[in-house]
Amino acid sequence: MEDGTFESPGNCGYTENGFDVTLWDSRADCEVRQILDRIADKWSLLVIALLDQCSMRFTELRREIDGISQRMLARTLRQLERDGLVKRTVHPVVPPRVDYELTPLGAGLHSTIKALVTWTEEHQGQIAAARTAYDARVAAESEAGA
Amino acid sequence: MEDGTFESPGNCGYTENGFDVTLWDSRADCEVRQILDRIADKWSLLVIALLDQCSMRFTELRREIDGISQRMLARTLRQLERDGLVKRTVHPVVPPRVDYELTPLGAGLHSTIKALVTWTEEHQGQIAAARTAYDARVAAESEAGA
DNA sequence: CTGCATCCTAAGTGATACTG
DNA sequence: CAGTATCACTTAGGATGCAG
Repeated sequence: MEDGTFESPGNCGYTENGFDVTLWDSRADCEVRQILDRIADKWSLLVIALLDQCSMRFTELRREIDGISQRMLARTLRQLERDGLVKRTVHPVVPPRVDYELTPLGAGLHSTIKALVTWTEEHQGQIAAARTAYDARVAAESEAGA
Repeated sequence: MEDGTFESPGNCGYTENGFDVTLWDSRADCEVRQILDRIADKWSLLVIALLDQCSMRFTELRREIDGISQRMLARTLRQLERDGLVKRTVHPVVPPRVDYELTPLGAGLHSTIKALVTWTEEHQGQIAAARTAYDARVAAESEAGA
């Protein structure tokens, strides 16, 4: 296959009457893409991963998610609430108390995200090794080139 | 539970000798967090989702992923290659031809990400509805407040 | 405690031009 | 074709102060 015959490479999608057919809607303005951008967000991911069949207060979440600012946590929770993934409960007491918990919809997403986190935990060693190998290879090549 | 007794809310983690124990390492400098940020990246997600048991050329990927710039695609592929998720093959022909495909490691991640994409596709209606409801509620509240 | 508004910096991103 | 380099711009994100 390395001989120069590159007629039709293994393509994920396929071409039909000169029109590309893909396995999924990849348009930038596609709804799925937008939602994906939202839930694949750095902070959203962590919040959903943390909110597993339990409710947490604003400050608790902030303490658990090291490095998140008040601003980003508030904004992230707003977005998740708007998307119907997180339920926000305000208790009329002083000082104010607000609990956050996953909605049924959010719980469904949780298991998927949890799988992503688990995968990462299980393979972080391989990724770290790959990075080291890559960096070494690049260094060796620039060495040879110089 | 709405009566003001908020001794110990449903907490995801738990406290042991005054030391918080969480279900996962949430430190900002944690390896898993960094990897998660990388693979949960907007473009990385799409590239991995697209590269399913098939190889694609640079331009093919660019065409499939609507809205991605040459710069971002190149950078994303670099990162994925460095992380050992994507294999880059350069064919010594003119004009140059470079194929990208998932490594076994990347293939494992693919199934997880695919689940995320599938979930999004299946629930985009509910999310859209939640957003509409939320916006309507907010509008009504600001109406009442005014 | 919760969370919004403001300001400001750093990082991400796109457009363009250029190289192997 | 497959990139890299540069520049200009937009956005994300942190710090701070204040309100409910």
